[in-house]
Amino acid sequence: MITLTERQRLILALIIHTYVETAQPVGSKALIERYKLDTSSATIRNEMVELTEAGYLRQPYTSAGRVPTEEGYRYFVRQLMGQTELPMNTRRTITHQFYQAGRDVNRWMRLAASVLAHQSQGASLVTSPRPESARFKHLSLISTHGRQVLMVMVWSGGQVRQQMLTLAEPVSQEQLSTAAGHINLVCTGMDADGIASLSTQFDALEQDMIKLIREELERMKQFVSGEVYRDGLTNVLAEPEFAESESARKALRLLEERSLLEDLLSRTVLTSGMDDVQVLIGGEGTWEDLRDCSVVLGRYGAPGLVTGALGVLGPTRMAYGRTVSTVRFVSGLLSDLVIEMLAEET
Amino acid sequence: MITLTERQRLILALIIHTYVETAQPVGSKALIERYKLDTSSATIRNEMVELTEAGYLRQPYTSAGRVPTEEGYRYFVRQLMGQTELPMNTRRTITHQFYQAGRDVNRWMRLAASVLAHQSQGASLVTSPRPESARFKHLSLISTHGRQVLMVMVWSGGQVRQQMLTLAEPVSQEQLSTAAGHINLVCTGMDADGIASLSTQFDALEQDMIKLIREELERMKQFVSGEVYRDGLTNVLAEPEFAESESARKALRLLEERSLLEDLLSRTVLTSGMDDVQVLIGGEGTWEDLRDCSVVLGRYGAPGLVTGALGVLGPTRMAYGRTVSTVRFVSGLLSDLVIEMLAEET
DNA sequence: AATTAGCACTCTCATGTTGAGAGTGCTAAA
DNA sequence: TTTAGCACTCTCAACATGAGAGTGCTAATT
Repeated sequence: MITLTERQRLILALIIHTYVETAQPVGSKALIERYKLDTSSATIRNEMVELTEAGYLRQPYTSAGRVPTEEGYRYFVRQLMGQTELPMNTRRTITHQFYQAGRDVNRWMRLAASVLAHQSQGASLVTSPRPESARFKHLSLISTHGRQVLMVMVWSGGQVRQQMLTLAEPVSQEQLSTAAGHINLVCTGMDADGIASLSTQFDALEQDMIKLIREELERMKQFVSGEVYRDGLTNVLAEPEFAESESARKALRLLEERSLLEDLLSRTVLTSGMDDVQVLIGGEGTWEDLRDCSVVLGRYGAPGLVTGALGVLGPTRMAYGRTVSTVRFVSGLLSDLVIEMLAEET
Repeated sequence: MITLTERQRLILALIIHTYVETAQPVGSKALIERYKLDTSSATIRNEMVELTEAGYLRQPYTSAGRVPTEEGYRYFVRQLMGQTELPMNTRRTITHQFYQAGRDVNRWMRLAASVLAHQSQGASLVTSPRPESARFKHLSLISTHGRQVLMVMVWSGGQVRQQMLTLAEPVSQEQLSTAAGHINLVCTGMDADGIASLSTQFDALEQDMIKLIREELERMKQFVSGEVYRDGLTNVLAEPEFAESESARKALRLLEERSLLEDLLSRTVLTSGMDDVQVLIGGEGTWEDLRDCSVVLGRYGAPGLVTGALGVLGPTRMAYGRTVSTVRFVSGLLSDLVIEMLAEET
């Protein structure tokens, strides 16, 4: 990689800053005008030539202004952007909203999606917290009618999963309660391995239940197991790069189709730590449909226990600083909430 | 309203049929060409003049072909369209998918949204079934840590609601189970009025629980209480009328924003019966943002017990026959499933 | 009275032309 | 190394033009 002079770095940063705002190619004159630079436009032009040769800028056509390339944005995000934080009062307001939502995970998710979309002016997505190594917590068996039984399982991450099942023969509520009590007594606090290693100290009914618990556990292991919360889809339609519907469709389909989403998340977020926010610019060669899009992804939760993912999708021409800090902040906030909740439940 | 001759009705229907397919103004010559009519173009033109004067057609500009007006579509939907049904094998395939989903209401909803979007080529939305007069079914109280208690309520419609709460002082799991058992014994099968009329045969803890149950009941009364499932948002972006982003944004915002959605549903679906599908064309004067959109709405469930709403949003230029029959079919299917589920639970 | 042929007319849309404007690259001077 | 100056390039908006599709009207025909 070519090393840039300090002035070249400044110019690159200013061009990106301007282009993000205006969505117009940035010319040398416009730049000195805008930032009151005390160099001449010719000097800027010379530097621009070098930045273009380095691959960080390009010209949409001969003798137009310059536009950042994907490489240019990457350089900016890695080297130039620095760590910014959301303003204090914004942070306070958001925190307040979350704590007002009480312990309602559903509301947390909706709120997180809404905050991300709002702050970043992009489309947001948040997956509900998924247990990484779920421990069993409680089982309720509720007879509903004849052989129909409602099974309610509670897991250490606070997940409640219910399932309706039909038994081979009718069983009374008392029998069910006894069975549930027995299972609770033995299994509470166990993880997948523990439950798998249980031997035959159960009767037929209880065995069946344990099998179902194990199956549920498997199901929870899948990544996008829970719901995906979205918001701000209309924000991306407002951006000029999505003015014609074709590109807009490609971007939105990624958010709508579960399979694409799962692919994206599993290839990126799963391999990252909790605190670093990943920035994918222009599909990174892997996602053809994301040609003009960037995605900022983060992870939240308690590592090894329950985690979820969250992110923002926007045009490549995105205010990365603001978006990254928003994602980082919300992810931290959700982590705190989740950890707090786990602590209470131990 | 002006009564139309049989031939005028035919011509109107053909024009709408053609326009829905091509999205281009329909001319007199193109019409006889397309349908091998054995009248001359001049005759068609004369009829077109009358249809235009009646307000069912309009010309985008002088001496262009004709385009249906909103009134034209309304006339078509009310008088010309007739009742169509989805082809038998399509119906079978869909039904099969639903029964394969077992009793998983969540999957029903996703599937319904997917089928609606796919069949109608529009954006679909489905609200989860909401109890109209919920009866209480079962309560589980699960001590988690210290004064933290997880409260799981099961309602007659199959809804399971959980809530975390903090008691004033620690209570053991046995005490909680006793309290829950007592409440279950007395309250099972009761509706809101029944629970409200209970007198003081409970201790303090139980009183608190009952208060929470009542509050939950209130919450469930709100219309879009559950989740809203969406699908096919990108379908509407594919339509030429949403080629420029401004109109697309307006349409999608309606689907994204809960408040708008709630407004729409409460003003229309709530006031309709279970089997009739409502067609709103061009916002009907009430919804400014729906200028070029139509919405086909239906209701499903067991009247008086649990109901939900479902619908499709698309451009005014929509294949109403297909969409209406899809909505009707899916709504009937969901009704069957919900009623079946209720019957099993009684 | 209803239908049709004929025709002049209207309006859009794709295509082509032109000129202003913004911006560049290069050269030579500071 | 920086800057002034200048010729050159390319876009974009504005305007012009002509083909094409479709209409409305009139007069003739059934």
